[in-house]
Amino acid sequence: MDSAATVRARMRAWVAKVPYGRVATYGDIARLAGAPRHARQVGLALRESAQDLPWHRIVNQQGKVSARGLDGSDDLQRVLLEAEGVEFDGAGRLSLRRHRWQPD
DNA sequence: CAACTGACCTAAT
DNA sequence: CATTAGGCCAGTT
Repeated sequence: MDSAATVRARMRAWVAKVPYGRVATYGDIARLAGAPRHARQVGLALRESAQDLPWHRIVNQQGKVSARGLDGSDDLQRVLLEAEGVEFDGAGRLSLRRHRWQPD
């Protein structure tokens, strides 16, 4: 079967595969997990259990950190990426062209 | 059970 | 490259 929970599990598995210093988009993860139209579920999957995952390497299609609201975890995400050598421009965006990861 | 929500995406302009 | 409008779909209300 292919329950929503199962899909989320596959998403997390792909997130775990993203290497140091590289990033992937929500849409990429959804597609890799076999659910092309479930980009939003990726965010949900991470919100549920991001503890043991490099969740900070997931950004939206604009190359920006998706705004969360008030918990400040979005600021943390940027810090973590910069610590891995990812550079942001004045608009808070990174170059997907340079850092986007895709499996072999 | 209908309506709303949201860590999104694409295509058109 | 920036903005807008429409679509998507699992959760939550």
